[in-house]
Amino acid sequence: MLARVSSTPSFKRLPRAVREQQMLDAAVKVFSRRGFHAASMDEIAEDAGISKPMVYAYLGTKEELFIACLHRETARMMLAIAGAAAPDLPPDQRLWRGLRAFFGFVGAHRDGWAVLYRQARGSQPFATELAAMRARLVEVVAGMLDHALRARGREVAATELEVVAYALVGASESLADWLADHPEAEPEKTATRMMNVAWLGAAQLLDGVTWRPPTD
Amino acid sequence: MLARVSSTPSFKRLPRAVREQQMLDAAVKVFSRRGFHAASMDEIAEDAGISKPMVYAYLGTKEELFIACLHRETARMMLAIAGAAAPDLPPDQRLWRGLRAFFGFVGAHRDGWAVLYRQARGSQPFATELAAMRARLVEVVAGMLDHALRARGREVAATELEVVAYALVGASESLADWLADHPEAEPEKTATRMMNVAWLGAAQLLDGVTWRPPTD
DNA sequence: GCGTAACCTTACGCACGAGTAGGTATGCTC
DNA sequence: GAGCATACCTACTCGTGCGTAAGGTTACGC
Repeated sequence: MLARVSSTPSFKRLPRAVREQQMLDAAVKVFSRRGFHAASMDEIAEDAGISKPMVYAYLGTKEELFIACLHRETARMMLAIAGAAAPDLPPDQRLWRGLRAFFGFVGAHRDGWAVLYRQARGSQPFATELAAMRARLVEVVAGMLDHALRARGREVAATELEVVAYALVGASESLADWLADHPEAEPEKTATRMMNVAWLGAAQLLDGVTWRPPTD
Repeated sequence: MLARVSSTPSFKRLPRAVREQQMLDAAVKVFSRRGFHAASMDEIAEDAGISKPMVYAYLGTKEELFIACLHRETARMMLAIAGAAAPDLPPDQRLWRGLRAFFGFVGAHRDGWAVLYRQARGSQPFATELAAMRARLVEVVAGMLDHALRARGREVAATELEVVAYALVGASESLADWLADHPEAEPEKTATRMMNVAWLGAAQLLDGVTWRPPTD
């Protein structure tokens, strides 16, 4: 019935682990281009050079596939950052290294980052996934601030620190979006700019300088 | 054929303008709860107390409906902010008033904001809409910084300013997300925190203090 | 060489939800 | 109180794309 002429033995049989990576690569690419909803499993399969049922066999549902993408990418990113920011450096050095690694990663995976994370923010099932990873980041940053504070003999409520850390992380994510949209921009420069906004403010806070609302 | 018993004359006939607002209210609510894709026109119609064809007749396609929601909400927000930040105040006052208005608005429309904007970031057609409004905000902030700089006899490249402004706006949006997720948090306090991060950093920048990367 | 298991395919079922066709009631104007 | 416009309804069509059933094909052990 099928006219599969053996003139095309082009289909190599590959071990599962390899195929899974290919599929994830394709999935990230397609999800990025189209967004979660508009991406079709058929297109992902085709892009991976494989047929749809294989995707289901290996990575499961469309949702599960997306989560698998998220996990792989976040793991890679966390690794890149963690490897850069050694815990024994002074706070500004840690922040700088961490930011540089972060923006470097985003710069190197622009398309992957851009829509994958923007996408994940939107729909319920993924939002929680993403929130978890963001929480880890916030905790790290807050811990860093706390450490720096104690070294100066000062102390601040945990919530307060968390919010500041959240703002820093948020600003970084926004600049990451900006970076992903501006192919000509250099990651290193972006990291420097971020330091200019973040560190100058944070350093003041660490020294006890605060801004108080006027009693207008 | 239809057993519409006249025992329920409950359906008031209402003028178009009123119904449109009801529909938009319902749409914002449902889009927020479910996200753009998962939201069904049927549910929106039901929530608005009307039937589906009416929605199509008045507000058009699902996409057009969502954009209408976006427009209404952004217009409201811009109005709230513009009304608060008079252009003749000193920069920190303007920033403070603007931020307070912004977080006040988000606090009062938590569900509306949260998923509407998070959603809009994700999918192509809306991303541009949202980017346009964000651009307006960034421009305002950048203009503010520029104004403050000139007053001090200094000057900085436009791109540089834009990036700083972008970071500030981004941090604000993130804190807005945080606020939307924490029902107990007070908008005013959040605005103060944002000032502490943003203004202390920006003020330094305005004074020419900058952070430079180490030559590691 | 030959079975068996893993790899891989084509081709379909099926649900879900956007958008529409066509008809009914209600208020407003003269 | 006839007529017209506008508000409003029920009940469909139809595309799209997820997920699967059932069957080929290659590698590898013995």
